[in-house]
Amino acid sequence: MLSHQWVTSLPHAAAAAAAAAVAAVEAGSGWPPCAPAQEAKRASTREDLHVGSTLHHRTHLGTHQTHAGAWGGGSGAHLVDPALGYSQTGFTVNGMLSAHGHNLIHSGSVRGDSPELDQHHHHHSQQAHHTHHQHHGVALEPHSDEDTPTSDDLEHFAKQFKQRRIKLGFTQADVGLALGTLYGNVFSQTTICRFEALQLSFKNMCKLKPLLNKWLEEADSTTGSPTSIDKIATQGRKRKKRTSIEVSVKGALESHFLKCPKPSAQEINALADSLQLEKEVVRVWFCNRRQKEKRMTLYCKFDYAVLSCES
DNA sequence: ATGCATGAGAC
DNA sequence: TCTCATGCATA
Repeated sequence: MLSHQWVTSLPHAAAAAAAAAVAAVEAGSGWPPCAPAQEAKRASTREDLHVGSTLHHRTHLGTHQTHAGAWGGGSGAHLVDPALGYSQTGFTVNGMLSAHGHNLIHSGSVRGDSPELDQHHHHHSQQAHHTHHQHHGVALEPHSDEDTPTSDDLEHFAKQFKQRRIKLGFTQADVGLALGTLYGNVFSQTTICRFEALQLSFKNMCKLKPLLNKWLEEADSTTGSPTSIDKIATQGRKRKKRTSIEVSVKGALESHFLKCPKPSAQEINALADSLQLEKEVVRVWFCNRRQKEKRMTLYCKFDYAVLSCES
C-alpha cells in the first residue's frame, strides 16, 4: 500500500521552470465544439463553461516570466544539453506514421467572440447573450496567427506542425527549448506534445500557436542555425512521488466522478477514506479529471445528468 | 504519451 | 477551494 514518499528531486535532466503565469483573463477553457451543460445550476459556482461569451482576449505573450526558477528560489543554472539530457529523441521517427488516431474536433466555423455554438440541450439556464454579429458562411482565410483561430485552424496547424517538426528532425523537447531561447518562454516536451495532440484548452492552444508558428518559420528557413541553448534548471525542491492508483480504485473514482464531478470536501474525505487514499490525492484526482473532461472534446456530446452532489 | 502534481490567480 | 497552465516522472 501507499507508495507515496517525498523525494528530493534534483532534476539533472532537462528542466526549466520558467512558467509564465500569464493568463490574467477570466475563465473560458473548454473547446468550442461541445457545450457540456451539466452544472449551471448554481449561481456563481460555475464559470468554466461560458466560453462563448468571452473569448476575445489577446493572445499576449509576456516574455517575462513572473517568477523564474519557481521553487526554492534557487535557480541554479544547470545547463543540460538537450540532446543528451532528453533521451526521448528516438521515438520521433515512427511517430509521424502512427500519428494520433483520434482526430477530433470537426466543428469548423467557430471563431471570434462566440466559439462555442451550443447546438443542443440547454433546457435550463440559457446563456442568452450570443453576440452573433458575423456573416455566416463566409469564413475566408484564417489569418494565420492574428485573430482567434477556429478549431479547424488549430487542428490543421497542429497536424501540420507535427509533420514539419518531424521532417526537420526536431523532437518535441527540442521545440520546447527553442521556444525558450527564442522567445523567452520555455516549454516542456509535455506541452508540445499536448499541443500537437490538441489536448490543451482552446485558449491555451490559441496562445501557443503563434509561438510555434514562429518557431516553425524560423526552423525551416534557417537551414542550420542551432539556436543557442541555455536553460535554467530548477533547483531541487521536494516533489511528491507520483502516486500510483490501482485500476480498481480508479474505477471507483471514475464511478463517483460520473455521479458527481465536483465532490465536496467532506465527500472527498469519505471517498479517500473508503479507498484508502490521501485526501489530497483524491482531490487532485478530481481536479485533473475535470480538466481532462474539458479537453475531451472527442466525446463531446450530451451532458450527463448532474445528480445530487451537495452535502 | 499520459498520470499525478505544483502553483498562481480567481472566487 | 477551484480552475488553469504546465511539467516531472513514468508506462
